[in-house]
Amino acid sequence: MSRTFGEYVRERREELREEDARFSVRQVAARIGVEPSYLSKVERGEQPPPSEATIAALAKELGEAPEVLLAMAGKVPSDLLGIIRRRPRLFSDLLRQLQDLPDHALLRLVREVRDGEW
Amino acid sequence: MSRTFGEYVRERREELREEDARFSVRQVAARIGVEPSYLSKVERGEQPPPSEATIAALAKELGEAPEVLLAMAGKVPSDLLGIIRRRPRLFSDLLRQLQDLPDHALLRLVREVRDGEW
DNA sequence: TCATGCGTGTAGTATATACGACACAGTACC
DNA sequence: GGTACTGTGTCGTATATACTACACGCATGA
Repeated sequence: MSRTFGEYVRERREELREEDARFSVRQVAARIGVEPSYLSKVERGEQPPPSEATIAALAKELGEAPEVLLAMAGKVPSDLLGIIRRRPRLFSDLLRQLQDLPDHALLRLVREVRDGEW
Repeated sequence: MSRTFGEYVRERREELREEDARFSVRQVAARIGVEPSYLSKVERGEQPPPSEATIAALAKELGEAPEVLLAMAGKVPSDLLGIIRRRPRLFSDLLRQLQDLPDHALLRLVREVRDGEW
């Protein structure tokens, strides 16, 4: 099994804590606006991952990409959902076409679109 | 305001009903596995749109693309969520890059990927 | 020794999600 | 004038989501 959301958060937080005591459960919880006991339970997998907003705040604290943390929580950033919902057929087809392409092909695509070649 | 989920379903169902009496609230509800009063309320917007599974069954009944009905319900097909979650950074970047491209550019992209030009 | 901070256990809550059960009034057919 | 079908109103429910409140025992430092 791969690393769960809680395990991953705990690892990242403990890492940061070695260099900065402000990364205790209590203090991180206070900064992201939840109760320490809740964060503790989430990290140990006793509670399911929190809401998108709380995960985003946590990602910021931990210096992580919110998308990645959200993905581990089984979620997808809501702005992406909005993009798909605006043109559902187009983006559904596109994603299903792209799903098996290797990373490098997708990266090339991102780059080419960014550089205005589309 | 644009057509809501319920309004759209009702319109489509009534259309089909003109040609086939089997498209009553009661009979459609029975075929998709919900209570008629529930479908009635959903169509009139008294209840929020149903679950993905129920919407998919409804789309099939009405001969509609499930993606479109789901989008009207404020949802995104769960298989697409899975695709994004597997490579969250890549697909997040990509979708954000593609969000403002016109339909024809996206269609061209879909076609080119399908034809193996990637 | 005692205040301060630590992680965690127990219990409870508010809100949303996704419906079902049942009854009722209207209409159409024979 | 019953039978069969229609849509809908009222009420209730099970499950999930996203947490809070509070207390406990341990460790550390003054």
